[in-house]
Order: sequence, then C-alpha cells, then structure tokens
Amino acid sequence: MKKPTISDLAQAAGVSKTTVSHAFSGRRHVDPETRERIEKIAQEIGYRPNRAAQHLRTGRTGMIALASSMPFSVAAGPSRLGFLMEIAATAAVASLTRNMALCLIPPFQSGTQLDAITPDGVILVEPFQDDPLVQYFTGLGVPVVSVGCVPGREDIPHVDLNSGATARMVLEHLRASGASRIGLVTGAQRRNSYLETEATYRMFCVETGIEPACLQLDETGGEDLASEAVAGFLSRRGDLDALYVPVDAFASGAVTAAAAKGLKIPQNIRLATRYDGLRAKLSQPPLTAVELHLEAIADQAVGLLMSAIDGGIAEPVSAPQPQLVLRESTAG
Amino acid sequence: MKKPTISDLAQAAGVSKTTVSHAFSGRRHVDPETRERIEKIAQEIGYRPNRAAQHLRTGRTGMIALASSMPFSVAAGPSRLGFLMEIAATAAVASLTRNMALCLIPPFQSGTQLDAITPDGVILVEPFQDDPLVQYFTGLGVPVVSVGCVPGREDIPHVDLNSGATARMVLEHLRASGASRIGLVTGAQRRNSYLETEATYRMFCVETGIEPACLQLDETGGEDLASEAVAGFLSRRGDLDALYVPVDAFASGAVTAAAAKGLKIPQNIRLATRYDGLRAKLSQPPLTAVELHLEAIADQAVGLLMSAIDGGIAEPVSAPQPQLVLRESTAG
DNA sequence: TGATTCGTGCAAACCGATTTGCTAAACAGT
DNA sequence: ACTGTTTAGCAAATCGGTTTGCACGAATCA
Repeated sequence: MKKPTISDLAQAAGVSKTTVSHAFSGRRHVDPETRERIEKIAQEIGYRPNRAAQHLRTGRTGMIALASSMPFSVAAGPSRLGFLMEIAATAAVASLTRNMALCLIPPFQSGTQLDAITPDGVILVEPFQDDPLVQYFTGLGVPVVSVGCVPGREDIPHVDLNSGATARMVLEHLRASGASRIGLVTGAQRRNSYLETEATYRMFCVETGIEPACLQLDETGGEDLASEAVAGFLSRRGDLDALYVPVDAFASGAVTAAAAKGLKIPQNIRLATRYDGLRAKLSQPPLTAVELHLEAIADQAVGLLMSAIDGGIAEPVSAPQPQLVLRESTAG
Repeated sequence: MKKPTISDLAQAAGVSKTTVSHAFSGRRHVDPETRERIEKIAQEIGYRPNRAAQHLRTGRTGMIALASSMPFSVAAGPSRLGFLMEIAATAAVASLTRNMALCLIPPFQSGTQLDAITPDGVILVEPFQDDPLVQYFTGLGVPVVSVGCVPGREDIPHVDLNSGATARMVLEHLRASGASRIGLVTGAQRRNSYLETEATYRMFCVETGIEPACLQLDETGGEDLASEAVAGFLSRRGDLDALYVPVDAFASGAVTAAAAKGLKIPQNIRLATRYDGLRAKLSQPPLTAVELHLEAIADQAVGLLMSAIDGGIAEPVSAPQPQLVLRESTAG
C-alpha cells in the first residue's frame, strides 16, 4: 500500500535504480526503448519521485518564496495585498509550471523564525533600502531577485518597474489634461519606485517651471493618515491643481481629503495613481491609473529567479511598457 | 564554508549525532547540562537542521498548502483574491509560528502538475461539492481541512462559517430596516455557504410569508454577468425591495444594475453582502456587510490542520460569531 | 589483430537527519 | 552481594533518491 520507490520501479522494469534515475533526469543517455519502458511502468504503478530524497542529494528544495517588505496586513492592508497578491497569483502558476512550489513570507517581524522556509530563491516585491529581508537571504546564500530595484543594490537582479518613465507619462498626461501645478505624494520608505518617481518629478518641475510640492507619508499610516496629511498639504499649497499619488491607498485618502475640502475631482483638482487595483476602479470618481502588467512582471521575476538559481547570469530585465488607464479623475 | 551538519555539531560538542538529535527533538532524555552545551555550540556555529534530511526520514515536508477552488485570477478576480488573501496572510503567519511554510496553490487547471507540492496538509477555502482538489489530496493521503464545509463530506474537518446564521442575521436586519420582499443572489456552484444561505432563506421566507426570489449566477461570470443578470432579475421581480448578495463581486454588479434601472440604494432597494472587503467599503453607497473574522478563521484552520496532521482528532470548529457592519446601503 | 572509442547499464557511495537496539555505569532494594 | 532499574550515550540502519567509477560488449580505427 506504500508509495512505490525508485527501487520498486527499477525492479519492475528489470533495470537498476541508476538507469531509472538517468531515464528521468536525462543526465546520461539511456536507450530510448528502455526509457520508454520505464516511463510506461512508472505510469502504471504510479511512481513519483520523492522530493525530499531529491532535495537531500541535490540541495534543491524545489520551493521559491515570495516576500513583500510592505506590512502585510497592517497599513494599506487589503490594497497593498491586492498588489502583492496579483503578483502572487501569477507567480504561483509560473512556479508550478516550472515544477516549483511558491510559498508566502509574511512581513518580517523582528526575530521571526524563517527557519521553516529554506527556499531555492526569493522574490522580493518592492524592497526598500537596506531591507532586512535582502540581508537575511543573501546572508544565507539564497539567490534573491526583486520586483523593483533594491536601492543601492543594483547588483541584485530585478525586474525594472520603469517608475521614472511611468511618472513622466502620468505627469505629462496631467499637464496635457490642463493641470499646471502638480504635486506629488509618495511614501517615506526608501523604495526605488518612490526615489525614481521623485527624481523624475523634480526634473519635470525644472523643465516646466513648476515649483515642486512633495509630500512623503509613512506607509504604515495607510489611508487615514493620507486623508489627513493630504488635506493639510492642500491647504498649505492651495495653488495645486493636480496630484500624482502612486500608492493607491494614499490616493484613496486624497479623494477623501479633496471631498472634505470641498474640492471637486477633476474640476478643481486632478488625481492620478499608479497601481490599477480595486481602489482606483471603485473610487468616486474612478481614478486614472497605470496598467503595470503585473502578471507579466511576475512571470519575468520567476524566470529571472530561475536563471539566478541555475547559476546563469541574471541580468535585470525591464517590465513591459506601462500604460495609462484614463478615467474620470483626470478628465480634461 | 559549508553549512554545519549534525555531525559537525556532534563533534564540536564531543557527543554523538544521536545525542544531538535527541537534545533537539526531546524524544529521549539527555542530560540538561549536555543539552545546554549542545545548544550553545549550535548557536555559535550556526547550525540549523537540514529540512530535506528531516523530511526524508520523517516523511514530513514542513509545508502546508492553501488552495481556493475559486478561479484565482479570473472571475471575481481581485475581489475573491481579497477574500483568499486575507486568509493567506494570516495563515502564513500562523504557519510560520508553527515552523511550517505556507505555499499557495493556484486554481486547479485540468492536468495541472501539482507534483511540485507535497504538503503535509492542505487548507481548502470554500470548496464545492465533489471538488477535484479534495479528491486529489485525499487520494494522496494528505490531510485536508476546509474553510466552509465540503458539501456532502461532513467527515472532513472544517471551520464552520455559520453561513446559515449569517444569512438569518442579514435577512432579519433587512426586514428590520423596512424591507418586506427580499431576494437572494448566490453563485451557481455548490458551495456550502450558498447551500446553507439558500436553505435559511427559504425557511425565512416561509416564516415571514415572503415569496422566495432566488438568482444563481455562474461565478466565472463575475461582476459583469451579475450586473446584467440582476437587472433582468429586478425587472422580472419588480416587487423586490431588498437583496442579499453574499458574493461581493455580484453585489458590485447589483449596484450597477440598480443604477441602470434608476433604482436608488437604499431608498428603492436595500442591498447587503457578506465579505466585507474593499468592494463593500468603496461601493457607492457603501454596502452593509458581515465581519467574518477571517483572521481568526485562518488561525483556526491552521490549528485544525495541525492536529489533523498530528493524527489527533480534528473536530470541526465553529468560526467566531459573524457581525453585521451597517452601512448606507441598508439604512432604514 | 590489437587498440580505442562509444553505448548501455550496474554497484556502491553519498546527502543529513531520525530511530532502534544496545552497552556501561550508577543507583536502589532486599 | 546480587538483582533490577534507571540514566546517558553510542553505533548502525534507514529514508529514497543522485552521482561517480567501473564493466562489458559492439563498433571503429590503425
């Protein structure tokens, strides 16, 4: 009644374990006829290699991990979860087609026991500078790739989110739709997307003669903090007629803030965000956002990680061109 | 430079591998003094047991899986993801504190190779009758627990979602808020929550003399199908003045349908849903929903699974009492 | 013909833990 | 003093694969 082992299969096929192993791995040539016979019998008796035994010998666990350094359930909560989980869903499929399991790493809590997880590699979603997760895994010798560059660690393979290009696209759209004084609201953490966005914004301001207006918010504050802070921001900078708020939870807060101040969107103030999740879609009015192609990005990240694991050169890749999703919040 | 093994540790501590193993597992007594020395040295040399080796010997992978039989990215998409992922987030933490990894199983595609995943146990979220995932894993001898009973498989340990009680609570609230003819919109799949909800609804109708009005929608149709179908439903049953729509994506569709027909919520028609996710919160108007305590439920599910794995008796448990979250959509 | 290669397959070592059976010493009870 | 029991610890078998080194026959080559 026990699961058949390689020995059972070898015996049934009248060959040695070695031959069976080679037949499956292809690491040495075996007679095609023999191979076929082995495969047929394997089917019949329902043989599946024991992962643990493979792992023990090869050192590969057959597992990759997905981690976000964003607070998992706190903070922007369901919203950021959306972002992470869209990636998770695709990554899970991509992993499985490569015969790997995808496991989830909840937010890094000091002293967390990550011992349970010994992945062959890790995908980090939008890590920040000196992210402890990066340090933990690289210290363990586990290959790491990130979605969005790790600031200061350009050596770590990553899927480039093109945040600069995204920012420019959004800013130019805002201007084309009639805005002349555009403000920027980002997170206070040092994530690459924020840094690139800010840099591009400042450049854009210089080019167009806009006086920069930046607001940086602690991510853990979430929507509530944003609605409060943006209200204050709009009071201080009463001249603003548009906001680019990449973090969608903050954008939700901005909508509330505008409403509280009696500002109409888009008549008095235009608003655009980045991640095109439920928040952007269900907002009143719906928010102009950016289609980031998260599915493709997740696929790329998994592919990148695989080649990093296989020891190949894992050159950073660029995500597909982001695309504007025009909605009422920036209607000209 | 290699990772230290149990032999290295044994040698360093001047004992045998056996003693080291026992010192950690506690399966046999070792002198407290010896144990302390071993632990101290383990710390120093950074010893961690090799999971693969443990797995091979014990048959435990140290991994549990979370699967939803709901289409993962299709269908209700981000919305259902919300439901699943709130559970995933908590379950991941709960697993890790038990020194287990949580891995994600994307939707079951025919012929999927789930070989990559050989978990010690599986949590299924709202499975339906004859769910292939149930059959797959039970066939493999992997313990299964579910969030929401598997219809027809009361023998499988589960966290009872109390969908009947939830339905009654919502229905009574709708009536108390002034509705007299309440309709029900559920999914066509045979999930326990739908079945219980419908049964309770019918009973409620008998008790209160309401003529039942049920609509069942294919889940894969998502919000779009719902908005279309609910519009038709409302035309056919022009007398309805309230709807209970447990699936939040369908509830979103219902909102659209009502708007299209010029019906005001809640003045002309009241609307309540179940999962209190982004959709309910961001809807216009915001929807009355039910706080299901998904975090607690996820915790319970993990606990239940652990005892099922350890061979203990895993009695079904009941989720915490659901609570109404009153919002504008059912304002009296 | 003898040397060399190639194709095919086997036996045995190995990966790093857990677990079983055993020994030797210390201790207790009569 | 003798038996019985506990205590502490070790050696070796085991889990199920992968990988290395070698053997043997057939084909190729000089």
